[in-house]
Amino acid sequence: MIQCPRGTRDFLPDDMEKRRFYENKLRHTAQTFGFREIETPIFEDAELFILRSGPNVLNELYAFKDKGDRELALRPEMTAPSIRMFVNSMSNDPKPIKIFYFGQCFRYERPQSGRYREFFQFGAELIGSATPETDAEVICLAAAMIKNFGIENYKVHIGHIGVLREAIANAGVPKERTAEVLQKLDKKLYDEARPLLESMNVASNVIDEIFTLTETVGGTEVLSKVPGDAGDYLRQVTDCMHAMGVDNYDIDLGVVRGLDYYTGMVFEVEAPALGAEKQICGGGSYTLSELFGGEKVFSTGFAIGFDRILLAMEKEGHVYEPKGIDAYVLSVTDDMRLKAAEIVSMLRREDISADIDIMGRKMQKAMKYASSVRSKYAVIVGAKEMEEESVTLRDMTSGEQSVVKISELCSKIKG
RNA sequence: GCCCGGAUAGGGUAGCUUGGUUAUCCUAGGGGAUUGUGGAUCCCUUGACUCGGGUUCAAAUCUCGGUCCGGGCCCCA
Repeated sequence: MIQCPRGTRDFLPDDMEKRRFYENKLRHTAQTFGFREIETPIFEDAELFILRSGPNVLNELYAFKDKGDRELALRPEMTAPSIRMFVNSMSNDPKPIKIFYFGQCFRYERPQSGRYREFFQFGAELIGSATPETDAEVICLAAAMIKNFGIENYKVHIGHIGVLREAIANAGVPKERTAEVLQKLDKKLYDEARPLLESMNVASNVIDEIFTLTETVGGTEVLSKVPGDAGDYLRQVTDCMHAMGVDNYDIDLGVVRGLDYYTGMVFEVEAPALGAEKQICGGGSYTLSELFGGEKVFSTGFAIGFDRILLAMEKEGHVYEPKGIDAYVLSVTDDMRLKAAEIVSMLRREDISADIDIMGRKMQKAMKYASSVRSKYAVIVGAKEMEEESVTLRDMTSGEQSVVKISELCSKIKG
């Protein structure tokens, strides 16, 4: 037996039905916010992902050479491809540009619950606008998606990486070492951050100020403690979010979101029930387009871990009930089989999902099968009813049944 | 990449400590019975010790390694 490669999964029909249902829910939510779906290649020029990345990123990249010696990589995320697409084909489109995507990504990591090597991300990017309303719109979309999934237990944390970057720069930390410092601060490893900063000749009181900054956590009242314009900016973001009915978040300047390309507002959503891999969503504002040969354009985006958000729902007890088919057509006797075939075909032409026995089973076994495929109705084709161009229609849930003219069968089933 | 735990029919499990007949039970799949009606019952049947090496007269059981899953760390673009 050959099993799935490590960190990948098969999705069975019941899984897929559930996943499609929730994918479409996300799509629908994005569309109600005026975002439009895109799709990019599942592999890209490896350079696209290497351009702005550190060594850790490379370690986890599925990179390979194709037969034409091209350096390619399976996409580890979809923000870079989206911005590449924007630079290549959408840079002259009316701003702002609102796009979303759903698809699998690949990272060579150690799998555990909620973490796979092939995983699915849903994301949105709002390109070409840098206002507080832009950030609010994006956060509200993320919040709406999570809310529409019925998840109760989650936390939105909003931060501003520009504040920290500025404080660190003012403290005299060289630009190329900012990431190193930010990483320690993200983990709140002050014991390690302090000697690191001291080694860069940062004064002790300045270090304390930086630590205080990352410890700035709470409701909108803490915004008064945010230095520079960022406090005002975030207040405008939260005011706008309030107007849009989103209030369940906190301000947390310790949100750093890794070492990446974010420049201003950053946010993340956690579902504590998930354990180690509890982050279900992350995003912020950034500029990337200039790296891919375009003009510098401000964007805000986020990505939701689809597998994790499904897991979070399961942990909260949400169960998806598979839908089943509309009708199963049974012939009472073998001489009715062709008539039954005609009828199932008629139903299908009318866009009714209908099935019929093809294994030569007797009526009773066929009825059992109809039940197992969760058919709403059984259409019983027998000689008696056929004399009046009719069939028996059985409601599989209630068990009630009635004789129905074939000409009225479709409309009866459609209800 | 590091530490730890696990893997027995399609799904869920007993057996493993203390090696020993045909590997337990539930469920599921196929067929049959009740002969124009499913989710009930009965009968027949299909189907598993994760893979490879070692110890032994004998391995599901002890042992080593691989694979995969899970808990934590690293990382999380």
